[in-house]
Amino acid sequence: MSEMQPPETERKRAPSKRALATKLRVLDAAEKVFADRGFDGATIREIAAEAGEPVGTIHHHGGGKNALFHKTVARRAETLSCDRLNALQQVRSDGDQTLERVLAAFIRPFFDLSSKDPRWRDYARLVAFVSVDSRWKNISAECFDPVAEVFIEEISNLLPKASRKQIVEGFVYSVSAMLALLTSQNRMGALGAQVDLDSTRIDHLVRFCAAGFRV
Amino acid sequence: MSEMQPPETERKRAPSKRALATKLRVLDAAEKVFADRGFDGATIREIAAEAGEPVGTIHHHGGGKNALFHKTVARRAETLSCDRLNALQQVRSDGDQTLERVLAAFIRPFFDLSSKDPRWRDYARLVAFVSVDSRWKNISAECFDPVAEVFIEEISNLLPKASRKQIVEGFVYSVSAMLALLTSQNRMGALGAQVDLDSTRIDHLVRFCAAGFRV
DNA sequence: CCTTAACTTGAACATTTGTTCAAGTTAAGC
DNA sequence: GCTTAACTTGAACAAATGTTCAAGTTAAGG
Repeated sequence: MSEMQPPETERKRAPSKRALATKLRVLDAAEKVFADRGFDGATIREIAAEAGEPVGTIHHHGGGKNALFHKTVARRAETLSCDRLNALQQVRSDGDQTLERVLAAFIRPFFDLSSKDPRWRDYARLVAFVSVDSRWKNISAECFDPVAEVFIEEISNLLPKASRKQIVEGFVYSVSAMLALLTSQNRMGALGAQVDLDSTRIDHLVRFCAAGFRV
Repeated sequence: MSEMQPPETERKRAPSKRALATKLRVLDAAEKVFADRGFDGATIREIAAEAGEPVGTIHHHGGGKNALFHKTVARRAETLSCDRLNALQQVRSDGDQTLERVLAAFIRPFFDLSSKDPRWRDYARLVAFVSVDSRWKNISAECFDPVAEVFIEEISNLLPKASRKQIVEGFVYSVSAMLALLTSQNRMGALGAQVDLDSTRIDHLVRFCAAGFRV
């Protein structure tokens, strides 16, 4: 059950290009299948088929189903965190830290990445699964909470009158709304509103959240 | 795969009290286990153990895992829908339909039910699983969309300038925030804010959403 | 109080699942 | 160009899972 990365010490040889390509294929396939079916609904064999690799390879590169899930979530988390922190840094150096701009620094990168590479859309659905299942709270804590903490701090400075509790609540609402916009195209379609992810939608989301924070 | 209720015609005998009690136990157990583990993570045997019944009984009353899941989600949906519509009716008859009051009519009943009966907390986690997995969009459409439609209509009347798209987006954000407050105690705790579900929290959520709608 | 539909019970079954493993292949490090 | 760590492959395995079923029990309808 303990899912920390193995120490990775004792490696005597660099992985070959072929091996790296295989590992990439495995992670991409895992991301797709986990996003489609969740952890329990996904099977190693389906991931293997998606990757075009034999089952043994999935275990070799993934280290078991649990570890593979963890790796899949963690892989893109760093990119996302960096983009968010860079965006925040940009806001800071511009000197006009409005609530809208700070929230946009947190929210926009996910959409920007999604529009450039559809695999980020799969990743968003995967994150939605993580966020709803308390089994993965350690993964959330590891992959997302540190950056969340930075933004909560920043928002606190902008809203000195609000209690920490209010800020955290608003932040959690904002994150869940963001995931809803990233993943709920179907649902909105069913409610009679065809929503595509253009910049207008994201602006609307940011303003929605900012207005909420200011109660 | 087709999951409509069987016509239920041809029933020649009313179920006994014992049978009704068993069915209740089965549904309660299913609700708990599905809420803890999701559809794929749950097993018939674990539900059976939770209910204190043999496996065969779960199938007899549930009609298979898929049908049992459907029944479990649908069971409380009607109560919830009624409470919401009643609350809306109350707002209407009071004659002061503010956005806050209409949103509260949608949001509060879930919390009121949860505070009276902890099984509604399990149900909230179950609904969160449903909302995140596109496999269950038909269940959502059947159990929740009709009432959602009524509230969207009502909100549209209060915000005549907003487009349908904006209303639906705001509504989806509000629902996801509501589910977050119902289910994310852990997550907020991890972010350093111990949140309990008193009336203040719910007021805050309602004001958050209302402010967002008004952009 | 009968009749019998409805319910209860748990063993049995066919699949599917995650994982292991041993034999073969590739290419990194020297 | 050797050596051998690292990778690849797919067969095999034990455990778990959803479902079926046949025999026994309960109680509704008359």
